[in-house]
Amino acid sequence: MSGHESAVAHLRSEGYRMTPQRLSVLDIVAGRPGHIGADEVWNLAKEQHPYVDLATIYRTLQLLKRLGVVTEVVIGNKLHFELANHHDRHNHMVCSECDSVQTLSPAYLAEFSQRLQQEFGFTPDLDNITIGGLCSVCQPHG
Amino acid sequence: MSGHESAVAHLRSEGYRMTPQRLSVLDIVAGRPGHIGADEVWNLAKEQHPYVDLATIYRTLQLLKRLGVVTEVVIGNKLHFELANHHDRHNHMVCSECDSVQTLSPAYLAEFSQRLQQEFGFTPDLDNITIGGLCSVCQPHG
DNA sequence: TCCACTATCGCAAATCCATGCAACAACGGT
DNA sequence: ACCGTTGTTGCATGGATTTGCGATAGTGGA
Repeated sequence: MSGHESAVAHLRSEGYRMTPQRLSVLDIVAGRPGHIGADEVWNLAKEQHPYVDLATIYRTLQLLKRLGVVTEVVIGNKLHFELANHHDRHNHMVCSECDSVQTLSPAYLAEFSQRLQQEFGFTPDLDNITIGGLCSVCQPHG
Repeated sequence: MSGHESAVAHLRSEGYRMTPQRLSVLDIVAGRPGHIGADEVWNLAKEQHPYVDLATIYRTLQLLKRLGVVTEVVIGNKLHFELANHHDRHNHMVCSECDSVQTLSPAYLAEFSQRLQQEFGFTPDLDNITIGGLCSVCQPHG
């Protein structure tokens, strides 16, 4: 019951309809402090609506991502999502070795992003960028 | 017949074995100026070794990626690969709308990368980072 | 050159995500 | 409150990539 209203209004204003399935997904992602896997969203959604299909979960998450309501985090080979909190934007650094996740201020990407925009007219999808690599614990020969 | 020798030596020195399948994949990726899809690598590999399995192609490409022999480019929902040319390193910007690809000098990412390393001890996998977003042609309301 | 060790392969099955389609249901208009 | 339009859903299917496992085949050493 927090950022939902604006999200619902956003959906409606774009011609999208508000369905119980979508509300459910929204509630679940919003009720989770951090990121949550698509499969986990599904499991929780089924508690409310036993017949929801996983395809609907994926479609809804992609929709919410396009609208900027949620952001996507690639962890290992799975997609995770979290509510886009405009007062606490952040990116993620995911270790390809241990799948640990750290958050990162978008300030680190700001200059980079601006240059791509100015020099190439390319608008990077900053919000959904996940940085892969090795965390401090998993550095080589350690 | 160019960067193969060093790649083969690299494989051997790490305890990996050189198999005809791996050589074939290496030849195919090296023989292609730009990036090439995993399925296309498979099709070409089958001309040499009709029985090679797609799983082997994937496993080999992931291995070569880990060793830094090839770099991965995510285009749409498919993985592409290209020979890592250490004299012409570059990243890719992929338009999520039209799947067009532009190359990008890693100089644009250098400072960003250094800060992650210094401030978080996180070593980003620069070589395989693909930047998603909208290209100049696909900008909104245009 | 032959062996033994074990990395790698082919095959099949599984996983994750996307898509086509007919039935269904939101919601603005009446 | 009812209707019709059209966005959405559930179901089934498909595509891309990964993984488990027994059989196969590189490689270094005898």
